[in-house]
Amino acid sequence: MKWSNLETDICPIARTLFVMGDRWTLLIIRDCFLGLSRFEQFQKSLGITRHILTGRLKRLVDEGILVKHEYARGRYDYALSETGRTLEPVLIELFKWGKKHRPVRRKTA
Amino acid sequence: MKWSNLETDICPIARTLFVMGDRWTLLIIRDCFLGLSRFEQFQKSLGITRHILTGRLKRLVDEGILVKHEYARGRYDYALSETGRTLEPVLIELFKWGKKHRPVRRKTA
DNA sequence: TCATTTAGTTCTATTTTGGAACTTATAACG
DNA sequence: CGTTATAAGTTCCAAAATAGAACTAAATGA
Repeated sequence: MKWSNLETDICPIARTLFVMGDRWTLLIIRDCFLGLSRFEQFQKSLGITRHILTGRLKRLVDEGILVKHEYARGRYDYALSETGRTLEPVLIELFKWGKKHRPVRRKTA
Repeated sequence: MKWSNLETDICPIARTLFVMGDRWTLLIIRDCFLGLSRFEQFQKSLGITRHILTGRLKRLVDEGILVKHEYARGRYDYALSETGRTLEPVLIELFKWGKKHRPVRRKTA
């Protein structure tokens, strides 16, 4: 099966994951909640490859989760849309689960 | 940056996504909540490639989210562990978001 | 004995991601 | 002005992950 078939799946969880169930997307959204907004900020924060970041941001805008805004001549930044902000409970549950069940570990040498 | 570095990230969301932030893993967990337990069931339900499924199940067991159980001679099935069941709120929020913001669409021809 | 069921492997092709250098446009410096 | 710095992407190649289909192995049942 192809991932893209999830878009029209009967299960709402599948449809949600079609949009953000890949590597990085949810972390970009997290960074938006933390106040990051610019390409360079996301890139430094996540260490994500630049052209992958480009693709993710484009998709999040297409899906109506982020809005792109020209903050200076030819410079664009990104912010959560109203729809995007409704993802807060999802992130909160991911946070709570991680905090409780994946305690911080020292990097083993 | 590599995905595997998320394991020791300071952010609990990142640590959670290290385990289930890839394609398929959260859908396998969803299927477990729906009562599926066998390899063939997951495979048919998701249409996922068999050896990818093998890897995901192995990892979920290693991470303590699923438990593997011999239900017949040489036949194993999988069930949510106690830790795995604590993922319910995460799935509920993904469900609610999808239901509200990704309404069902007819497959466009 | 022989077909069936089921969990899991193996193999190749395609897609996705990682890493690093390069481009374009504007702003800032002197 | 001419140069340097910033910032948002692009482009290119290598490495890793995923898709698809065929194959194994072990137990079951007719």
